Amino acid sequence: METVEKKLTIADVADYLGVSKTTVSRAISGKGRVSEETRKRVQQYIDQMDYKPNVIAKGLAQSKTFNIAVVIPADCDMQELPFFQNCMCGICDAAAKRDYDVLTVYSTAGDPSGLERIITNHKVDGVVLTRTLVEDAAADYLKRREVPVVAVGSSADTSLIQIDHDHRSACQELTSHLLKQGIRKVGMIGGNESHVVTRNRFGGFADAFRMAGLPVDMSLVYFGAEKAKEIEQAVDELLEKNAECIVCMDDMICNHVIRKLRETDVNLLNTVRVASFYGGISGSVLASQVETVEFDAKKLGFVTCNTLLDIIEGKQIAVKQLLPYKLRTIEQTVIAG
Amino acid sequence: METVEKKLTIADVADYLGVSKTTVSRAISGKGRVSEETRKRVQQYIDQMDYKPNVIAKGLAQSKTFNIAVVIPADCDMQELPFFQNCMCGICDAAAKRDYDVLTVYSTAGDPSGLERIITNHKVDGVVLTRTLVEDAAADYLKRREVPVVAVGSSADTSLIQIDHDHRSACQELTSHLLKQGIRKVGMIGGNESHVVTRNRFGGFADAFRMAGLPVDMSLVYFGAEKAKEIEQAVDELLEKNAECIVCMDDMICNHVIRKLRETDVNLLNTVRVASFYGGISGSVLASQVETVEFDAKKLGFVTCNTLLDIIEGKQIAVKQLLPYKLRTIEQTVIAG
DNA sequence: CTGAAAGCGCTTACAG
DNA sequence: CTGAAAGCGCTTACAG
Repeated sequence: METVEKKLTIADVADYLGVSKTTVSRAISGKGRVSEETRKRVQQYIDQMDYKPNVIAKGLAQSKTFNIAVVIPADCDMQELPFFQNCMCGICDAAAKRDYDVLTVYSTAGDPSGLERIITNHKVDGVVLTRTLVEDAAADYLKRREVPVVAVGSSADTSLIQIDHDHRSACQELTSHLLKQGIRKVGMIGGNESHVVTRNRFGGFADAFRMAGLPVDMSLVYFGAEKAKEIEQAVDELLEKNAECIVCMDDMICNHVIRKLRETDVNLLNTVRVASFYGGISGSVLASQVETVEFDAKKLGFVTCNTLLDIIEGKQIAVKQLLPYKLRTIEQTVIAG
Repeated sequence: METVEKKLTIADVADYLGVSKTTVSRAISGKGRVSEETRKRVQQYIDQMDYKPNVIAKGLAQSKTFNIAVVIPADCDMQELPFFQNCMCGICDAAAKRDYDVLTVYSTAGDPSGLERIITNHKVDGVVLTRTLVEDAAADYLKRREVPVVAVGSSADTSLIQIDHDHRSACQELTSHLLKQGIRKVGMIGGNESHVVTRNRFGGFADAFRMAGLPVDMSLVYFGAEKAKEIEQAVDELLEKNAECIVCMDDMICNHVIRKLRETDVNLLNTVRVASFYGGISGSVLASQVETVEFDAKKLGFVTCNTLLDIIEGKQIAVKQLLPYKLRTIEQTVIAG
């Protein structure tokens, strides 16, 4: 166990090997020609000495930081936490693999000041936005500053590079699966209708009916269910209308629906089927009777981060990417994508 | 709205004002003498031009990064998430106020490789550990590398600087409150007995009895309740022994206890009192019939971060700090600390 | 293939 | 109070 001596620098390495710093730098970075023999000598020595270049100095010379920022909403609620957490894990993984680090910024909707500090302080090379709003102050600011940005999820702002799961296909497959089993009275409860994700999911829901040659019964479709009251109300009405199944647009809605069904009648869960989207909550939370489409938030973060790094490093990338999902039916599991 | 020109540097400022970079640097940092007049001219110009020093360059010159790392357990479960999230928010707040940024590292118990990368890459000036284990590889590594560290929570490792809430006093007050109301058969369900926090809480529990001149009935005390099964088992036994109250050592235990009581008999919650520790879950989740001691995780993060920065900047600090808590009884709220 | 030198944008002894 | 110069640890034209 060595004691911590003063750090080795590139100059020390050069001195020891009797070459110039230039050569050592080139041998390490792989840029510029260096004889194979010299490269080996350098490599061997730095391995042996466990020399690590000072990334800060490297960054200064290249006007880079090898850091990215991730903006997390400070006001996200418990239901969403696992999603952001998993997403964050994926981002950190991807970053570490390419020797970047992740700087976390919490920000509330209206106030991009935390982000501004980081940008003006030259602390990062790019930013991933984990939640984009319709009028996104953060996104606008970054655009103006010409900072590379990638957003997680779907935003209406098409100028923003964004990565998301294929919610539309997912909802279509889930719904088709139900229709194939002869279920016809399919209810749906969704959140804010102006959210892009809500629209995409409903689009998939409608697609499934269209593909089956059936009409969508809009009287069984509820939007704007953002609070317990509204969801319970919707469930009550759906029960009255004898819905055979309720498709929930997110984890929170699903939890409320299940609770409401249980409270109304313990056996209801055996007669009314529930299907839902599952964003990251540990599986055990959802009842085993629920059919789900599962999204891998960690993977989403991973892909998002890699896309951002590609942009930073000047590689060309697609403006919009869709990730696969997993359909988990009650009888079996089908991988789709 | 200005377009993004090439960044202003200290040399530009010096040139424009007809002084040296040295002077500008001093005027900004406040170190070294500068005439009041010069200082004002500099200040005014950089305000007007919105000049921000390049923190990276400053860092290189001072061998600092103005970043800290926060290590978050990658394997934490849903119950703990709000705690870490709130803690993280507090840390970021405190850091931003002092112009530091926060770099997030996810790490699993055995594997400190993510942390090592960051340290060897010279990316941070210090580290806050949000969960310390008995044999903590991360803590050991940092100690060996002589990196400033502060831990959130109580660790058995007394050489580690740590910040925590005063769990012992909190549990004592909570328990005393119950005893004062004439309750005698007080059950307690706690997690892993080897955890310092569990011991502290039990210590407070016992303190309350001692202060009241009463004996602790150890047959009503359960440790090691880490899974649903064990907790339910404990509840069953406590009901059999006619416990009048159940003190839960954490949110997860409390949730299971409440669920179990409800399942056993819907009215049980009115006869058996439940008291618990509340670490960050949104209040509505816990039943209103539960007496709680509440801890402010965000504040904990805030204080922890400030302590770390004090260390980094060479200020002297206390090795162990205890933060206050809030006792929330069913009838009223008492601030304590 | 290799190196001397300038530069990234700041700080800080040292000498006025 | 102020400035010229060296330095933080790397990279990269430019010239051999």
